[in-house]
Amino acid sequence: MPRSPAPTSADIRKVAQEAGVSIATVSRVLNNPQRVSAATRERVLEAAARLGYRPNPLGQRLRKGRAETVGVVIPAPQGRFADSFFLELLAGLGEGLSGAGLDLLVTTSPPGPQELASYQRLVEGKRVDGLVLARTRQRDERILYLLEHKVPFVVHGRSDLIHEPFPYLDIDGERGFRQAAQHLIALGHRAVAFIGAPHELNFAQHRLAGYRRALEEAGLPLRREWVLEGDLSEESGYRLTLALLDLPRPPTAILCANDLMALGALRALRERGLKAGQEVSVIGYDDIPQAHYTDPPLSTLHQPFREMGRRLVEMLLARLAGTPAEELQEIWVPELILRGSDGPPQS
Amino acid sequence: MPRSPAPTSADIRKVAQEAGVSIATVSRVLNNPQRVSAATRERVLEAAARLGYRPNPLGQRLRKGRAETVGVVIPAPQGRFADSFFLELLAGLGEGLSGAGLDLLVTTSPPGPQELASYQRLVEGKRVDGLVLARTRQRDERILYLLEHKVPFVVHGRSDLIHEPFPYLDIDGERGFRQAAQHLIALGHRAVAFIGAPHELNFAQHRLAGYRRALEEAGLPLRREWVLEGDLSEESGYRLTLALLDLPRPPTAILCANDLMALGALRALRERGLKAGQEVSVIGYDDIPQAHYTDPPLSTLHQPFREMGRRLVEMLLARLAGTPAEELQEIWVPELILRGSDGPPQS
DNA sequence: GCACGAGATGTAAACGTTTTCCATTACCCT
DNA sequence: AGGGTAATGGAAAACGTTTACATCTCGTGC
Repeated sequence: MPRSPAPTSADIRKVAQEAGVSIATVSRVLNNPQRVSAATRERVLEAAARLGYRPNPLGQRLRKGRAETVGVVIPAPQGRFADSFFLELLAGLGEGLSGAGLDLLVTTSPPGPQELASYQRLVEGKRVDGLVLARTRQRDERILYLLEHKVPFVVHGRSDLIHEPFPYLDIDGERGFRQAAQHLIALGHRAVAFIGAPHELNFAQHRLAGYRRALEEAGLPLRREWVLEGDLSEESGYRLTLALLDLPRPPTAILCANDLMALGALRALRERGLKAGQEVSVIGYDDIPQAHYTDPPLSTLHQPFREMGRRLVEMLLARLAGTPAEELQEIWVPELILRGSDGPPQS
Repeated sequence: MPRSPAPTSADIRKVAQEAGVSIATVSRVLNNPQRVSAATRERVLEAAARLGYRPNPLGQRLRKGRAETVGVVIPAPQGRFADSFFLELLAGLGEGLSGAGLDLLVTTSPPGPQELASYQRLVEGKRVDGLVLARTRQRDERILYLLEHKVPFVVHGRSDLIHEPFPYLDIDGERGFRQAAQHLIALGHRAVAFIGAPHELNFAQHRLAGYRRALEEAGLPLRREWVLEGDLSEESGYRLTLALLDLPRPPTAILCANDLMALGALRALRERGLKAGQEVSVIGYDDIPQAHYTDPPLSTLHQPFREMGRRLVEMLLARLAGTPAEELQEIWVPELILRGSDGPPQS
C-alpha cells in the first residue's frame, strides 16, 4: 500500500536522505541553484517535490536573523472607523510583499503617544525587518524614533520638519490644490473657501499652501473666515460647511482636504437647498469610490493608493538592500478629476 | 566614559553571564519563575533589565515550533475599496492579540479562487498558528480547507452548508431583520421591500429569512418584485432603490442588508424628492459611523465589530489551547437602533 | 550517621535552516 | 608528469531559544 505523502512533516533532512545528498546541498539547490550540478539539482528537486517539502520559515528566519516581515501600524481612532484608504494601501502593500515572499504584520493603535509603543514592540522586539508609515505629521515622532534606531522604513507622505533624509512617496498636495483652486478661479469664483485637515498632519500644510498660492497668484485676498480646519470626517465637513454658509459673505466654492469632508459638504448644501456644482462648487481630495456616486458626482484629486502601496514595497525592498534614503524619495503628481460638483459661480 | 547599554545586542547568554547563572536559569526566570529561587530570580531580572534584554522571538518560535502569529485574509475587491468594517474587526483583533503577545499577519486578496492560495501560503508555509475568517459564504471552501488541514481557526459568521462543527461568532441576522421588519409592520407598513446581499454570502440568507418570517407572521404576502439582491455597495443600494420606486406598486419601506446600501437608498429617495422616514422608511444593517450623519439619521442594526474582534481572539486562543469547536460557538443578538429613517407610512 | 527526596541549578540536545570551511575530483596548461 | 584552478559536495558551526535530564546541595526522618 503506497504511503501518501505526509506533506507537513518533511524537513530538509528527509529531503537530503531521499535524494542521497547532504542537507547543505538541498539548501543550496533552493537558495543558490547554480552552485550545484544540474544532475543533483534535478534529483533534489524531485525528492523535494515528492515529499512536498517546504522550508520552514521559522528555521530560515532564525538562521538569517531576519523576520522576513514588514510592519504597519494603522491609526484606528476610538469612536469612529479608520479611513478605508488604509485598507487600500494595505492591499497594495500585500500585493507587493507576497511577491517578495515577505509577510505583512499589522497592528492597530489609537493615534497618539500609545502609537509609539506599538512601534517599539515591533522594532525592539525584532518582529519586523522594516516598516511602512502613513498619515505623517509635520514633525513625526515615529520617523524620529525609527531614524534613531536605524530601522529601515518607508513613508507614505512627508514630514517637513524633519531634515534628516528618509525614503518617502508622496503626492504633491500643494500642486493638486493649487490646480484645483486655479480651476475654480478660472471658472469665475472669487470666494473660495478651504476646509483643511488637522494642522499637525503634514499634508494639511501642503494642501493649504496650494490653496493660498493660487489665491495669491490670482490677486485674491485670503480671508481668514474662509479657511477652516476639519478632522477629515464626513460629519466635520458637514458642520464646517454649514458654518461657511452662515457667514455674512458665504463662499461660492469650497475646497475640502479629503473626500469624506467633501461628502459632508455636499450634504450641508443639499440641506440648505443649494445645488452643488451650480450655486456652490465643491472639490475634494482622494477619489474614494463613493465620489462617483454622489449627486452631483464629486470632483476631486485622485490618489492611487493601491499603486502607491505597491511602489512603497519596492522602495522598502531597495532600502533593505542598502539603497540610500536620498535616492528613495518620490513625489507623484495628482490628477484633478472633474465630475460635476464644480462649476461656474451663478450670475 | 560609561558605555551606554547596547540594547539590541543582548542575548540570553549575555544575561546569564552577567547574572552568573546558566542560560537555562535565565530562560526559567522568564517562563517559569516559580521554578527558581527568589534570590537568583532577582539577580537575573536585574541583569536582564541592565542589559535591556528581550528574548528574540525568532529563537523562541523555532524552538517552540509555533509562529506566534495569527493570520487574516481580507477580501479586497479590485475596482472598489474593501469594506471598512474589516479595519474595525482588525482593530479588535489587534487589541486582543497584542495582549496575548501574538502577531497579526494580514494578507489581502481579491475574493474568489485565488483567495484559497493565500490561505495555503499561510497554512502550508507554517506562517501562522491560527486564522480568523470573515465574510463567510454558505458553503465556504476556506472553512472546508482549514478543517481538512486541521488548522485552528475561528470564524466571523457561519457557513450553514457545512455540518462539521467549527468555532464561530455571529450576529443573529434573522432575528435582527425579523425585528426590523416587525417594527415596520407595526408602524403600519404593508409594502416592505428587501435589498439583500449576494446570495452566496451566508448572512444574506439569514437576513432574508428574518424578513420573510416577519411578513409571514403578519400574514403579509411575499412579493417577488420587492426582494432584490445588491452587492453591498452604496451604488447598488441606490440603483435598486430606484428600481423599487419605479414599480407599479412601490414599497413604503425598504430593508437593506447593510448600511452602505441603505445610504444608497437614501440618496435615491432624495433624488426622487421623497422624504426618508416619512414617505419611505429605510433600515440598514451594521451601524457604520456614517449612519449618525445621514439625513435623516439612519435606523439600523448595530454590529459591535471591534468587540467581536476581541472576542474572536479569545475564542481562537481557547481553540489553540484545545477547547473543542462545539464549545466555541456564539450568536450575539443585534440591537435595533432607531434614528429617524423609519416612520409610519403616510396616509 | 546515612539514605532519601525535594529543590535549585547546570549541561546539552533539540528546533530547521544557511553558510563557512574543507575535501575531493576533474580539468587544463605547461 | 605535475601543479594550479574550478566545480562540486559534505561536515559542522552557527542563529537564540526551551526543556529533558543530570547533578548538586540540603534538610529530614529513621
